[in-house]
Amino acid sequence: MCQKTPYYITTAIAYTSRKPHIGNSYEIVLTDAIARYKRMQGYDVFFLTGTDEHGQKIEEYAAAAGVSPKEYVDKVAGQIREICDMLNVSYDKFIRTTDDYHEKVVQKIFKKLYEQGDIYKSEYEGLYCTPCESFWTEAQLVDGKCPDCGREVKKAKEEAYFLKMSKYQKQLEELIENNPDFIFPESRKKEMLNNFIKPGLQDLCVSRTSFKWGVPVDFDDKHVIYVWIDALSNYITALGYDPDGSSDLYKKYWPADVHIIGKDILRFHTIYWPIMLMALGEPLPKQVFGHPWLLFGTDKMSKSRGNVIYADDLVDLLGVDAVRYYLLSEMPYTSDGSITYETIIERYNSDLANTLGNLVNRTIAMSNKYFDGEILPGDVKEPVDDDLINTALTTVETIDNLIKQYRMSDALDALFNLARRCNKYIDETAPWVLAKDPEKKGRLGTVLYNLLEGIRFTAVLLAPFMPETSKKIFEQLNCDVTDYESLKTFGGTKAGGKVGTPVPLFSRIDTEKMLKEIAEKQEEAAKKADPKSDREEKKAELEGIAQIGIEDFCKVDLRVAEIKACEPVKKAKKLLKLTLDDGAGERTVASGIAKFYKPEDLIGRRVVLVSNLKPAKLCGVESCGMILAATCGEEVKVIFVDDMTPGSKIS
RNA sequence: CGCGGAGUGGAGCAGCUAGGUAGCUCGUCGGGCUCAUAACCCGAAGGUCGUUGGUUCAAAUCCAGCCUCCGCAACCA
Repeated sequence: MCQKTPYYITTAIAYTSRKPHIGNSYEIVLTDAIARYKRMQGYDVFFLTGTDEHGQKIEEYAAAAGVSPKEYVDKVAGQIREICDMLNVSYDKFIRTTDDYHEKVVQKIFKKLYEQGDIYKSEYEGLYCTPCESFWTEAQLVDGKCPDCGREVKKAKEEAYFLKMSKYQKQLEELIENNPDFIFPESRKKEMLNNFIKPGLQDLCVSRTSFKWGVPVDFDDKHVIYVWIDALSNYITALGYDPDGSSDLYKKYWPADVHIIGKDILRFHTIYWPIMLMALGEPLPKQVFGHPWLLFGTDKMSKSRGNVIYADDLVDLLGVDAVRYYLLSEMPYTSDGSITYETIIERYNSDLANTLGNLVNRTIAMSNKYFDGEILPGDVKEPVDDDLINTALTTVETIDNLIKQYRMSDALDALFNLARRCNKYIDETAPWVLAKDPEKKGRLGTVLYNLLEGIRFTAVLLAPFMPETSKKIFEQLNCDVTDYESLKTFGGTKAGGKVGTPVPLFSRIDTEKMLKEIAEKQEEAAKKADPKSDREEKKAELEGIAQIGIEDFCKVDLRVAEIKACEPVKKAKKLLKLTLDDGAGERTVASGIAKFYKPEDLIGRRVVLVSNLKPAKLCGVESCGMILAATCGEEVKVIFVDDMTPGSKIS
């Protein structure tokens, strides 16, 4: 091989609104393992990761923290990068969307698309909904009204740029159907095709005037470029793409072999991104892999629940490789995975300490004990050896097949299966029995040789997943034959050398003790950090809200109303259809509280009604007004006023 | 009837495309071994494979209906 095959792999860029939790870190470890594996196989890998740093939310967070947006993102981007480094992520480049070169090329891309007519300025009348701060195209309107709020859309006083999607719809549909592997896994492909592409693509709003923290449109500086053109193009700007002539790096690595992303942004990577590239006339990525999420138990991780686990805390507790192992092995292929401290410790003990750690330890210990560390040649063979040798050789292939499909968890399972096979081999051959018979010295040497070689196979294959552990094993083996090519034959271990001294790779954890420690730490952390940061968040939220005058408030007519009847709305998961007595008569209101209340619990209760809200149609139900409820964390709680008379005005 | 996925011993999963002894990891119980981190190896208990019906000599596997859960979409006045 004179020239290595290029392989370009990327993660999504992380949003710099706050420090990422362990679920967010999963993606980068997954990608790192693939990148390392490909490198080991001899590919010329370029691995890109980075941060997405623009947008209104960051502008708001920064204002609340009393710093500039740039200062704010510098801090969070630093934290994100620290976590990457701590997790031993072998990225070749870390891009930030606030990088100078990125911003410049994004502007050029925007301009190019505008000049060739793929981006157009929208100035129609009646298509802007002021309360929602959103633009809509003709096709998106419902009965001529805002599809979001049902209110009249007004004559556009603000303008925005749109990307023409419909033009490329057919081309995209063909791409996806003719390249069955483009969207991975399969089920996601159907979601994209059926939910978005086939019903018809809407043009995409690609600029904003409502905030400033973004890449300015250079020929129209009222506008900043809205997230997608800015964020997605990182994959090409990082390599040196330029509409006026790209770098050699770009020519070498683009198109990407795979974009590894979360399932939540699949839509942007499989629809908007290919269309952008089609418009630019650039080749398309070969594959997009939408991975599932890591949940805490069965809940989504969230700060308000107090169930956030951060990568650095786990690393402090268990070490980098244990965290990497857990992320890669526990994560299922399509459905969401779950993380709990109990399962982490359980897997740590049974897989890392018992199966792998103990195997290495006992083998190295025996080598030292029986031969003073010397490695004898493996030339006194017996039939019992064959199965071990076979397992080692086939594991290489098995893992290769699995990683091609990004089945990291299955690949690790296959690898630990090899370690288990080695443990079994020790029992089958009983080296301590051989050791008692001086005539069996040659056989004992072979048994240990086979074990050392089996462990060497394990260590080579382990390197992409757990690089530090792999290195430690090689140190104990005192072996420098670490290349992937050496796994073609069983026998890479050199006889004549000496192994190192046995050092436990992972000490067993006392589960109860550690769980107790964790619980104590969490309590402490909850006491210290939460109230303060919670308040800060709320403060930021409140400060972001514009003040109104009393005259604005008086426009809202609030009344006490009694719920006379209540039933679920067909076809809607969240809606309940309420029949209300507002003192003057009955009316129907649809409310998105089906998840939290059963119809029978609501009948007879009195609630606060916004009586003069314009009617809107929701899932086929004419809703006249709305009832008030508070959002408490993930829950929604209706405000009940049972001791008040229906029809009473509230002010 | 919006689109799609899934329901398998206590837990987490494989098997289903090309029907024919139900497999793996963890956990439980019993045994073995002593090189090793109370680790390792062997064995056992435990499943009418969501439910009903159909095709077939034979169904976890194919077909139809139903129930439940999940994802996407819609919708959250």
